[in-house]
Amino acid sequence: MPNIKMIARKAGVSISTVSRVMNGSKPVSPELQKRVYDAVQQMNYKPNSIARSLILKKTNLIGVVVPDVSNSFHAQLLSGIEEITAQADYGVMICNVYRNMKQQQKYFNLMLERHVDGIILLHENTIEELKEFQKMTTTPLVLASVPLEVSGIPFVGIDEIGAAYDAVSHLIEKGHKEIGLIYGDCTALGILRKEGYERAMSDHGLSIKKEYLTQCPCSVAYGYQAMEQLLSSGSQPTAVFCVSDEMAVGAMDCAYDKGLRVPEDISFIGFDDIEISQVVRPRLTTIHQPIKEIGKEAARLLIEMIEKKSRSVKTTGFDRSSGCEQASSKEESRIILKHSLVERETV
Amino acid sequence: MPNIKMIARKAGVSISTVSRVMNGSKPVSPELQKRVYDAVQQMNYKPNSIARSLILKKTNLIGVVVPDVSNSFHAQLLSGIEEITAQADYGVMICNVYRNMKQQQKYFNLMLERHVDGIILLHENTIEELKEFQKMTTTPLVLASVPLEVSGIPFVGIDEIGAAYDAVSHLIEKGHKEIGLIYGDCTALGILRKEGYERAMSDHGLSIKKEYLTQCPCSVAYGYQAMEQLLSSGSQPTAVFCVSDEMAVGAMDCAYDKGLRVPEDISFIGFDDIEISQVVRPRLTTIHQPIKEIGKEAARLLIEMIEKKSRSVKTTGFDRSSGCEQASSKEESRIILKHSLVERETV
DNA sequence: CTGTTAGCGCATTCAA
DNA sequence: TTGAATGCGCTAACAG
Repeated sequence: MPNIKMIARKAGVSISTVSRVMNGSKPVSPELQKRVYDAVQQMNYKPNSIARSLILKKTNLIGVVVPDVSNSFHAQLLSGIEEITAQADYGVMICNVYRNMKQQQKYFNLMLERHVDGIILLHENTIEELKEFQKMTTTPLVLASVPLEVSGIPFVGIDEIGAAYDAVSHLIEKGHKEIGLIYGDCTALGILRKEGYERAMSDHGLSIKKEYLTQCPCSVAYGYQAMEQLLSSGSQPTAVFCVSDEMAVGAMDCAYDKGLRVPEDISFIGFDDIEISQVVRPRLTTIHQPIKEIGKEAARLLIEMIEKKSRSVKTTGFDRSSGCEQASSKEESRIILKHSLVERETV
Repeated sequence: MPNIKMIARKAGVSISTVSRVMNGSKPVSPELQKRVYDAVQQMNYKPNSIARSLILKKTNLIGVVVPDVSNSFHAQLLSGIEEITAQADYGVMICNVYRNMKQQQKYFNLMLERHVDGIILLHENTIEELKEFQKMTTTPLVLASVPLEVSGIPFVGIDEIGAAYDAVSHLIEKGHKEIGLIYGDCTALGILRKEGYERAMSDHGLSIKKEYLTQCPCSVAYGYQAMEQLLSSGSQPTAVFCVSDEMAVGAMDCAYDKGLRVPEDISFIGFDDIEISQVVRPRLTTIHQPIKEIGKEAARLLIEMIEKKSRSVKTTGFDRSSGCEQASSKEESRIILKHSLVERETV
């Protein structure tokens, strides 16, 4: 690969001139410009972004911490993120933590070493971890789909409680009173959605039976197990709200194996509206999240933060610092996208 | 973020000493070592990998070109890749080309600018494109799951023809003679799998009716359309081999809507064994590919190529070059993993 | 064993 | 407008 020096020599100019025409940073006479362009063309020159990063202190790379890329939900988020970052000329580095908290620290370090310009977290972190990370660095961070409240770290997602509320309300409107819940095991998401369930039940004057509440990790297999447990608890709900589509699919599978018919004998409602929910039979009624859009919005926000930051760094101490630097940061700290109910065949 | 200079000053040593203890590249007295470690600890120093990359000419980054991250098959490949690269301390940058050939060139340039150490392609390229890219650079390349024959570019995947052959043979063994095919539209994969279909048919003395062959892009929706077309062609096959699970699911959906029962009235067999195939009802019989394993193997191979290359660069012209440099490269150029038939409920 | 020095490829001051 | 010189943070000769 040719470098700037070789181009300069070939074009018969100094390296600064080459740099200037490449970046358009200062005027260069048409003549020299042409000579440089020609040399660039002939030698197929591409500026070394490593060297640029070093000097500009900007990598144009963002990191995405994801629990599991092979999970459909996260893969879609990633796809949204990638779409926006690519447009803005950022690369994305993925960090798959396999739902493993230990990896987390390792990856944060990795990203700091690599000097990513910003990070999007799709992963359930504890608030403490996030605060600690905040202390370590000024790297912009945004949470996508993980509604943790940490000041200074914006969130992009939906109204989790409201969405869960809507799901359960739908069940209630359809006449169900005995409603079970399969929810995630000590995650912020699970807890929020459970909260929505509880509010909906109590707002409609329905009581919650403890044996209708089951916890399990988010997967088809665990959903199956959870449903087994639910059914073995004696009394039988007429509907079940599952906190994710995977769980719902597993739970339906179980119901099917027990000879229950959906939705005749028992209804199900899921959450997320990932591809799977359109494909199972009967098709799963669920809460739709604009997943890809969340990814896009998160990426947009992050990039905005990055560019604002680098601008403010450059301007620090100059006359232009008119005191309005952190004006709009407040209102952007929570971007809530709209969810919706998708009625299909399981209620 | 502190840099090497600050650590050196704090520890009261030279920057080379700091560098040496960080990399263990040369012996350092225990005393200085401790002083350095303490300084590193206190200041939370992390070497700037950008600067290291610049001088070492190694980014420890690999690029993965993927048609669509949100697609389950590719997401799984990616997950396999990530697992191995993370272990070997490589980062992975994703390049989502959205099945769009134009993006391709842009991404290749991007990766060259960023000086990734190697590239894994999950994308259907033309052989010409690959050859051209080979000319442009010496960056190691490996194809995963895309069986294109280009000398110097290794491939990791399964025996596509053989797997398709097995799928169709299974149908035949079950007594089917009228077998339809839904296959991909001018992709290497589609063509290879069609080839397997044809061989299986002719080996078993079955004739292929033209109206049983339908092309469509790979997705549930297109699978549905293709099936519609197939059914409207007059005579009706008793079984259909779909070149991907998505197509199969769509096709089954269509059969269902037409009042056909699976597998009583018509059988289906898919290909890939992605998650969806275990979840549809009836569960899809299909050809299992060790998807994640393919990703892992591709990553292993790529890293091996990278390290071999950087070693050979360093050794060039030295006494150690005993002539065996490219000995084993031949036999590694095609890694074929085993596929298998997963009998479920659609045949 | 340790420190000094010279770049890696580039952007950017400072003079001209 | 242009070029020479400086340095981003680091590694690797080179000399002690």
